[in-house]
Order: sequence, then C-alpha cells, then structure tokens
Amino acid sequence: MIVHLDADAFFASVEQAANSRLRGKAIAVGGLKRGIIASASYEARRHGVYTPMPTSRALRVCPHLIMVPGDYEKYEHFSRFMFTYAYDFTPEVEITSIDEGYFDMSSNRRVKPEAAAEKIRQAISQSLKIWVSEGVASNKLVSQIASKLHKPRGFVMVEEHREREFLAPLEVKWLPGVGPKMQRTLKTAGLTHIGQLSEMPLDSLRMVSGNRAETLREYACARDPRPVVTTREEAKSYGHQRTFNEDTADEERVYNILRVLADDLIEKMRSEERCARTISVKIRYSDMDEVERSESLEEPSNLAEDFYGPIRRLLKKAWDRRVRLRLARVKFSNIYPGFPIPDLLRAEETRKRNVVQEVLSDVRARYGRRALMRSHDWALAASRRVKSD
DNA sequence: TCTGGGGTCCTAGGACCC
DNA sequence: TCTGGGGTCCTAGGACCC
Repeated sequence: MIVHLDADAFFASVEQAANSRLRGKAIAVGGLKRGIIASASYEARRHGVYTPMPTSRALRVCPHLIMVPGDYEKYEHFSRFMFTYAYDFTPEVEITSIDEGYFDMSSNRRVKPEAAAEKIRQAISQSLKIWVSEGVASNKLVSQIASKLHKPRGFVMVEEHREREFLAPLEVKWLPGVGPKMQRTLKTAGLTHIGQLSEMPLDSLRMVSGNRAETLREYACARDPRPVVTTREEAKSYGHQRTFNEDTADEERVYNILRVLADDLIEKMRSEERCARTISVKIRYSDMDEVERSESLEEPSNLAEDFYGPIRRLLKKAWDRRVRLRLARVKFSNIYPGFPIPDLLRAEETRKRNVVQEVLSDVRARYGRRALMRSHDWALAASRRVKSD
C-alpha cells in the first residue's frame, strides 16, 4: 500500500508555525506588489483568498489579510524535517515537491499503512506545528487523489478493489494531466466525471483526447503502474525569472537583470558541478503575450562569459514588438556533468602550480578550452592526480 | 492597480545525414 | 533529371504540476 502525504497550506502554515502572532489569522505568502498568492492560510481562504489569485485582488476581498514574503529556505528546512518521519517507517520514500511525497509501506509488515500515516501526521503536527493530509491506496494515483479529497487534516483510505468506485464520481480534473484545457475538451464531449472516462470505448476516447486517451483511460480505471522511486533525479534545467515593479522599455536594464539572474544560476550549476549547453530567454509583454528564444553553445559551459553574448542576442531577437515588458526569464537546459574550471584554477594558485599548469595546457592543446568541461571524467581524474602528487 | 516562480513533458517543423 | 525514408538535433510553443 502507498501513502501520499500532502502538507496543508504549506507556506502559510510554516509562517504561522514560525511566528505565533500569525496563528489564527488570515495570512498569505506571495508577491507583494504585482504578485500572486502562493499560499493562503485557511482563515484567509474563508474570506475568499485562493491561489493563484493576484495579490491586489486578494487584498480587495480581504482587506485585513497579512501578506508575508516567501522564505524558501525556511520552507525547505521544514520540508526536510517533515519527510524524516516517513523514513521512520520505510526507506521507500519519493519526495515529489516541497510539500508532497509518497511512501511505499509494502515492505513494512509490522505496521499497518493507516497506522503509520496516523503516527506521521501526529508527529509532524507536534514537532513542526503544521498539518498534513494523507491518502492510502494501492497505487500512487489513487493515494494522491485520496490525500487531497478531505483537506485540511484529511485522511482517506481506499480499500483494495474499491479504487474504481472511489474515483468514478469525481470530476475529471482530479486526474493528473487534466488541466483547464483538457477539462474543457472533455466537457465538450459530455465527459465531466471519471466514471464516464472509464466506461468509454478507447476508440471513442481517442477521438476526443488523441494520444492522451490511453493514459486517461488507465487512470480513470484506477490503474497506475508507476513505482515509488527513492532516488532523486537531477535537474534537467535551471531557470530564474523576474517580474518588474513597473513595465519597462529599457533594454539595457532588462539585460542587466537577466545577467544577475544568470549569474545566480551559473553559481548554482558550478556548485553542483554541472554545465549547460542551451540558453533560453523568455519575455512577457505588458499584454501578457510571451515569446521565448533559445540557442545552443557548441560545448556545454558554466563560465559566465560564455552566456552573456547569447543572452543579449536572444533578448533582442525575442523583443520584436514595440511593447513594454513586465517579465524576463533566463533558462539553462541541456545539462551535462561538468567540472568547474575555476576549481582547477584555484588549485593552481596553491601548491601545485606547475602541475596544474601542465594539466591545463595539455588539455587545451589537445582539445581546446571547452573540452575541459566535455571531458568531465578526464578533468576529475586530472585534478585527483594533482591532489595526490 | 488582475494575472509569480520553479519546474517537466510533449509536439511539430526544418535542417541535416545516410 | 527524380525526389524515399529513417533517424537525430535544434528551436518554438503549449499544457500541466506544485
């Protein structure tokens, strides 16, 4: 059996846990100026504040709303702590986002899954002063839906072989992959509830939803073969974006902001010993129209200077309307393992000056500067050799 | 004075190669 | 002197998730 754990109003609850003066009050975490509500306390929700409502509108419907700026390090800290309680019962834990995760209780025959879920919920509430909702079922799909059904502090267990009847009366939007667009498409065909999907012939469903039909059908029938995965996958892209305080027509200013965002990402990539080959710049005009342009380097890099030129070019290329911008984003993708050259250079400054010099010139001569990053393993071996010499 | 920020996955067309 | 077909890479855009 699989348990899905889902924190209730996570960011807002963490703020209330960390600051007793916020408890029992209508508070929300989100952008202050032109932002949206990222998380609202249940007190705020009673006054009509929901995510992702624009903050300005939230303050209109709930004038006494207390806005708290987000503190993601604090949330990550709480998140890590929260999941340690799951590990008390099983090593098979999959953390899917900062406030959600699955754990597979199949290998633990001493404790019933519903008992483990209850203990974890109480432990988190006592130690962290936040609440979670949980769902227990025979697969991930059903347990996830179950956990969200009776929030907050919800607990729903779906008996084996009753999964289909559990899902049948629910709206199609509960299924993963059914967003606003797919929901509209299905509704046009008269399909509003999961039960209808499960009974529909596959060919007819294909007419409505194309190649999504198979997955949709499987999910509607409560079938989900996905295992609980314990290892965390490495990031496939790194991105940062910024909404400006006011719309801007100043290209130099936007470029400088993109550079700062890029510097931050580059530092992160370097700390994770990774490099990127593709750079994307996305802009959002004041009318919310969006354009993205991208280009790829010949070789992956994590040297800031390799990215500035492309960023400038891509910004110019994307911004082809005479309309102000409200947002700009930079994204690095096509991620490869990459040894950060600066570390080799730092070693050069210390004791092994000439050895590193030799290593570097050797690599440069043979493959060119960029090859240092392509031949990650080689560079790593070289640096170890240097250290042991 | 509505509409964030971090991601993943999929599709589709064009270039290019054999 | 006619115009296939498979495969891969690149770019752009869209849907979706939390």
